[in-house]
Amino acid sequence: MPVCVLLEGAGGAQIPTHLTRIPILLIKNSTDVSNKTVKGKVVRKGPLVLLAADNFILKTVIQEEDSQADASSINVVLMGTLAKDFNQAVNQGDVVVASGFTVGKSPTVHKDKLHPCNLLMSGDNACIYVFRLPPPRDPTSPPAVKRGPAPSTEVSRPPKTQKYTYVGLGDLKTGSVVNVYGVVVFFKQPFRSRGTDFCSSLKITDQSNQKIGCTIFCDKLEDHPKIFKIGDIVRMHRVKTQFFNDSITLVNTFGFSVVTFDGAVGANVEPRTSSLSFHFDREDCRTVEELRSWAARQALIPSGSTTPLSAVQPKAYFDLTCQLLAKAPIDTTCTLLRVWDGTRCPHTLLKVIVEPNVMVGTTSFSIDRENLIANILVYDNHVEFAQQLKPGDFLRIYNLRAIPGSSKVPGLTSCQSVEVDHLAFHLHGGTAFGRGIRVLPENSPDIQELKRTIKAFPEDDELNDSTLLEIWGTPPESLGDVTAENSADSLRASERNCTHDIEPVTLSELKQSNLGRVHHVRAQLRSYKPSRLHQALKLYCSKCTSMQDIPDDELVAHLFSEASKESGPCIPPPWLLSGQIDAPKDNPGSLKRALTVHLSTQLMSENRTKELIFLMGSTLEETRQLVSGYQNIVPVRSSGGHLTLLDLSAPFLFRGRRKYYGCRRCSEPALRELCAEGVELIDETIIAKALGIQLLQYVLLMAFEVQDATDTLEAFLWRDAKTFFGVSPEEVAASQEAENCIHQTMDSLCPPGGSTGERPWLDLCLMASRTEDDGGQKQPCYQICHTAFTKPPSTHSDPEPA
DNA sequence: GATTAGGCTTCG
Repeated sequence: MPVCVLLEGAGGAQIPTHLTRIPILLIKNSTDVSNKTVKGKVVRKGPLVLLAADNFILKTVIQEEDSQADASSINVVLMGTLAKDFNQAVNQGDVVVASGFTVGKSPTVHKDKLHPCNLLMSGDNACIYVFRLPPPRDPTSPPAVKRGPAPSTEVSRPPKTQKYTYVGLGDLKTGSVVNVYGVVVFFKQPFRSRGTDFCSSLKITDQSNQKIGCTIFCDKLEDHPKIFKIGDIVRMHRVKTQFFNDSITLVNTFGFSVVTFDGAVGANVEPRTSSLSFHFDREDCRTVEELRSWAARQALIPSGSTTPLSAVQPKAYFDLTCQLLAKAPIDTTCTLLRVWDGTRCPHTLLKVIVEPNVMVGTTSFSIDRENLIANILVYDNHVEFAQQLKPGDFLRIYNLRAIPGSSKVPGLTSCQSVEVDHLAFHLHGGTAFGRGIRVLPENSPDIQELKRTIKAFPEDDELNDSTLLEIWGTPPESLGDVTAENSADSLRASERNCTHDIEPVTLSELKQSNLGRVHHVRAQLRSYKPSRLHQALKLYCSKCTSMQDIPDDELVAHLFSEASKESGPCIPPPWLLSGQIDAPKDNPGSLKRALTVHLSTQLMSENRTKELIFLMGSTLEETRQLVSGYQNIVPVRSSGGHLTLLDLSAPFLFRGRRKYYGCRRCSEPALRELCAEGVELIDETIIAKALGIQLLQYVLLMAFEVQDATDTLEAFLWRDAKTFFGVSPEEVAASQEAENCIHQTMDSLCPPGGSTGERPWLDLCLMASRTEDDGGQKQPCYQICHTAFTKPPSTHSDPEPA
């Protein structure tokens, strides 16, 4: 929501009626502030601070009128575009109403003696309403007085002319410029015209029952009406009437602006617009509500306008509200969108096989998840729009077609083309019947519902099985007869803690079973990879699902030494203060050396100087030694006169014995101020976020070659490595003790030099899935899950399993 | 102050 400027004289009723005001004095941390507002005068307006590209923060203090108590003044922290809009539209002295905020602890209460809480405003729900008296009438002034640079601002107009008049759709005359309200009965999402603009086409109606076609040309997509469904209500300013094909049509003209509202009776009257601020008063609210109830009586809004995947009928056209999980270009005229809505289509859905390297987003999903995913092929003009979409986006796809038994599909494998009983989803080229795609905002009611449905499904594994296979190539061939060794008694060394109620099978049976499910086996460890434990520790990016080795110390030490050589003049950002500390000495006789450190002014003012330092010019060893004195050390360097982070091959953060790395592919590193207000513990997540770093996770990845009397197979231990060893990969990376624990476990499972007969038996839960190797060949992949190592009792022995 | 489109399925 933008900052809304409300004109005095229209009463206080312009603020949505479901919101109620709460006195500032009554605000506590525990207060339920949903649907609450606070009202006060802006007594201090801080500067607009740029945190990152297009991410702003602004602090302001508002004071409840008629109250002088300190605690009736409260700090308000505005984030993102709201901060930017506030900066432009609000002046000190203005009276504002805030809604959609959360309450936090004010970290500055001891300093400023204001209210012990602060209000945090970010996201789509946060909104600031500004009250301002209409300016005195001045006939020479232009019809719209603009505040700030936003071209579509229409804040205040002279008292007589500021009141917009709206022409009913039954009273339109040709050759005039008018303002209108209407209920949308048909619409097309903006599409590229043959000229310079995008074109939106819609038809609206009102109580006159006239249906009026409207055409909107704008070069910016955000200036087009934000229509999500039939029944939405639009308010358009400055459209001209034209006569075409025996009827009046409306086309936008200079100064055009449009605001759209949800058409559902009882829904919030929340304007959808890109305008920074706009006129909206009690009368507008009433007009919207009247149109809503009139439309409801006319049954203009089709019920269930979108169809869930579970209700899709073959051959039908339908609108789908869904979430994008992944996408892949097929060719220049076709893009694949992989979506779900949390419901399962009763028909077999088309499978489209694409190269994993062209897939954007997750490349493979669990079988359970795969069964819920619809593959949508979008063609021609929609490909351009599909390119803008990001996995995770919530979409509405209009006029999608479910085609049964389509046999000619790009990327389809031959075995599938003969399958007739499946549904393909096509978004054909063109815009007929409103065909198109729209990204819906996360706070829209339909998306809230979708999210609830989706939440019922467990998260999918983040690492796909292909990655596991890539790391060690193809699983080994069967290693022949091992029955002789299996006759010896052995110890039991692991137990399953899963809830699957299934009988154990032999490895040979397992290999013949269906993929995509779990199996229980009893087997011995024949060998494992990698033999050197530190090679099993990897860094994993949950965003791009890539895995990499941990850079070795020599490389990192080199990066530190290179960084320390660049010691030219350097300007730290204004939120840092610089100082010097003694470098730890290598040996008692060595010379004293000073290191430059930078501290956040905010943390200094809060006396939290030990919590985070930016350290310059130190060696890797010195940095390691300094971790005892500081909770967080971020190594920095001077580069071109500016302070920057080191190359991401080096840890970006030292935190005790733990080092943290960032993903080179997914990070956008920059030295930015950390917002530590109200943050009790500054940890790696907070620091990574502030620095634009996609934090890499430590993982342990091992391949176990297991065997029983019937066969051998290779199973990966990855996701459940912590369950298996009882220590987390992060601990292993930081502590010798944790590393030893894993050594001991492996030694007891696979004693060096010992015969197979001495090896304990493992009760394993294995997940079998299918994946593809580089050549596109299907490969089974087995993962050890829900299994914990249990130290076998040294004197007890178990009989061979049946 | 030009131009675009002017609903009306479907190659895949």
